[in-house]
Amino acid sequence: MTEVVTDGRGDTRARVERAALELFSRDGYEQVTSDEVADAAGISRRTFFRHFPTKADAVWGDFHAHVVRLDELLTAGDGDQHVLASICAAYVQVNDYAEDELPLLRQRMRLILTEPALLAHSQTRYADVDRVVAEHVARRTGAAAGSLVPRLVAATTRAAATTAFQTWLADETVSLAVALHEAFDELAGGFPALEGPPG
Amino acid sequence: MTEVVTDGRGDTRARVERAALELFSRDGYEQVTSDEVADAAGISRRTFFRHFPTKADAVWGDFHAHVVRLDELLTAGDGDQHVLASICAAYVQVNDYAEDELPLLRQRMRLILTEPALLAHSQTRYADVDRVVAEHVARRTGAAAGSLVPRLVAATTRAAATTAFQTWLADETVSLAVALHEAFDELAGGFPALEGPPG
DNA sequence: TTGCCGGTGGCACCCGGTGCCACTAGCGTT
DNA sequence: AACGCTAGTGGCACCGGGTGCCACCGGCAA
Repeated sequence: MTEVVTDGRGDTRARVERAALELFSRDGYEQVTSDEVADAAGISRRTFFRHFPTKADAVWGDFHAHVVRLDELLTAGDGDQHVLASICAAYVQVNDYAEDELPLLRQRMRLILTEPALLAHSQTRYADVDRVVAEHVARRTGAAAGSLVPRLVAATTRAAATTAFQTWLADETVSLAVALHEAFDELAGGFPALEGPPG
Repeated sequence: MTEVVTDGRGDTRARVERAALELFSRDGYEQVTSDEVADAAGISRRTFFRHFPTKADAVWGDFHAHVVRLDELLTAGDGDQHVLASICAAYVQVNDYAEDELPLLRQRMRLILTEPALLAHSQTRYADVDRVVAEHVARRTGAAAGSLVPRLVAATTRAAATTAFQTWLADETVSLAVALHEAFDELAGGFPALEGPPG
């Protein structure tokens, strides 16, 4: 059933991912079993877990490629730029999606930031991002990658990026790039918005 | 077996927690089954899951009380203080442990920050912290708690606190309070350490 | 045809977590 | 003493995520 005969061109992987995104968005992550996702994609449960190590990973697309690209952007970046600016620029470029990819991205990010289990899982994926950013800061400052400042910059910039994604999700009008810049500007400036907006 | 007759004074809950901490530290979180923890504490697996909703929760002690205390400290805090300073002070006070509690705290935090599954789970617990801090910032600034700045401040200060815990774990000589202040100072000052320590 | 190999499916199993029921220990009531 | 209530417990069966193992099928080279 579900016409497995179709396609052949598109990887099964992409098909599974779409099915997962659709079902999770419709019924909630916890309510959908891996069996159901596999069925919807026309494969067996066992095969599902060959393509994705975890039910949660079906949502993430090729995230590893993003991390690699972020790393490349950071190492190749302008050395005269402020460190935070270079990180912001890299985040913006990695998240520079074409217009027609945005709906998928929204669906993806809404799940990740909304579903508790996926939010928890995200920590696992973001650990790679933090490592890459911390190493960049370490190169730029001469500090050890495991010391306070590189770790701190990596952790806080990722927090800023995540927050930017949240506001982007909540407000359709702002672009992702703008949201990222707003967040990074606050961060780099020591949170000027906290200096009493009334007087 | 295992002399269940003993105690009666100490909650079983505390006994289970100690057993969990010990076994997880010794053999690794994933290697220890909930059955083994229950056995070591002299209770059944079923009862274990009545005391802790999750295997991971056995590590967290009475974390909810900490969140409540953080909330109280924030709402009762000095209104003239800089917002970031008030958050820093609250974090420091909540984490003001007696000398003899530090080994337990180290064990706890090392597990949480080291074991991938526990790190992922921590996101779930820290969500409460973020909410409390965001509401504090919202009160102080007049912004909506769901808007950019409160969210951003909550997320980045928590990232700073977590980073402080990491450096505290790695270096026995620095106190937790000092580590927290260092991290918050960098954050509040827009990362002065990034302004080229060489020249 | 033979042999190899990557992708697949089925099966049994482990483990975390839950619903249900039965049991016990207390404790106040009559 | 018998009753009933309640809190804490243990056992059991079940679900769902994840894995190891084996068997199968397809393509492809020798």
